[in-house]
Amino acid sequence: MPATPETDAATKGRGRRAARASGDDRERAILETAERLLEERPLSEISVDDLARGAGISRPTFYFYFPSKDAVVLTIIDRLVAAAAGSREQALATLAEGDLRAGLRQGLEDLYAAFRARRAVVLAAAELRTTNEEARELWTQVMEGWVADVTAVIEAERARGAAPGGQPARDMAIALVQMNERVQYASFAAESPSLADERVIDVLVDIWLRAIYGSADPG
Amino acid sequence: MPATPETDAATKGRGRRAARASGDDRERAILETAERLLEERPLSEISVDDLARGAGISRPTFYFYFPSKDAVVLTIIDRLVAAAAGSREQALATLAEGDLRAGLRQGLEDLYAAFRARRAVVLAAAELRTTNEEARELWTQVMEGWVADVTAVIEAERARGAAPGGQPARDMAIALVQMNERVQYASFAAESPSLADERVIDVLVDIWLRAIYGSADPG
DNA sequence: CGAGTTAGTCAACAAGTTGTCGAAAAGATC
DNA sequence: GATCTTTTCGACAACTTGTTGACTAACTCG
Repeated sequence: MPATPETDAATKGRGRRAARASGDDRERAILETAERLLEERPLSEISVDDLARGAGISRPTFYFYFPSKDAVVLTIIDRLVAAAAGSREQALATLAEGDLRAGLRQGLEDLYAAFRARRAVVLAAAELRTTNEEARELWTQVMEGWVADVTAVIEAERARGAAPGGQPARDMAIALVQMNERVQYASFAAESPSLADERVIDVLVDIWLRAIYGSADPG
Repeated sequence: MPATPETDAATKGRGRRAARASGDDRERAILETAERLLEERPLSEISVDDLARGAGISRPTFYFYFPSKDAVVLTIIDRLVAAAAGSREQALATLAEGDLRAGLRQGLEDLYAAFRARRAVVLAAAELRTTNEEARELWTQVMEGWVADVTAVIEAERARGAAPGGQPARDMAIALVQMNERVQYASFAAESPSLADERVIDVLVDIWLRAIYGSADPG
């Protein structure tokens, strides 16, 4: 049973000091403003003042609700990650049913869809990761969870003789999961080069299957 | 003949306004200070003042030599990229000799070594990429160059019947090159999860070969 | 109801950053 | 040594972030 990211623990203490009353509205307004602004411009070009004004409060009042701009984004990321954890559960269930090819595709597809639906947040998360230790830790937990799952799958396939041996399963899992992260990010950001939206899953699934089941013999 | 990144054009106008005299020393001092400081802490925690003081000049004088902190880092990245272009030439030559397996491994190894030797710069480049358009463009050129090379190799192997068909060669190339970028970055940053230094090449080569030569049939 | 705690608000401040301007110092040139 | 160009930096303006202290609205319990 691989670990689920501890979104509860991570959330603790991120928001307002105490909580009650109509202040919930303000908190929500700040979060919504952040998401809205992130669709228009990168995190680095959004100031605390922008967030405060967007939520109809002054800057000092903002600090009553959140300790920093980063904390707002971290809260948003937490929620996205928690939502994505849902698709993971489902993918593992499908996988347990036996058809790995279909299960794998389904899993990657669901995850891609979940993140794609909130591109702006994913992009902000990547940006935050470069400067914010807490964001790095959160992402580490997410990645470790996926790597653990994939490692287990690869080992199971090898054990039942369906997949040939090769590099250590965990090493393969790390590279594959990181490939997905990078390819999907590039696609969200519409970098160049990047895979077209509707090609992403086909290409990733193909490489995964070949990496897991194929041999490395040039003809 | 795939494109080489235009490091010459990109460098233009990045440094000082005019150029001559002993000001070269100062310029070098700034660049060296930047590289030195980047080994100790991330780019976001280095100020123009740090750079100036490190080079023994005042902050306004810094602006005589470079228009911004970003410009300094961009110059450093330019040089690293130009150096890395060397290994690429060599890899293509080895590849042309025929033994793709060895050539591929050699190419990935050389590139990895070139970047690994200046981890701090690579990490700074990644950080800068999230906020600086020019850095993104520079990296785009580098990536497009590699993708073009790899696409050509895959197509050649398919044409001579050594590799089976599958996803479009360019799509495969994009995913593989982006995988390498991400895996290597994680290793440099000692993220968790990440591949241990001495495992990186083995794992990447294995996945590349399976992706290029393998089929996607689960047993 | 009314004194007291609590939640919510913000003007004003402190400290840090970036980038610019204009005047002065240092060097080269004739 | 008068003149032009390069180099240098003190002082300033603009913009951040985060804090403090005082003020208001509301609730609460005797």
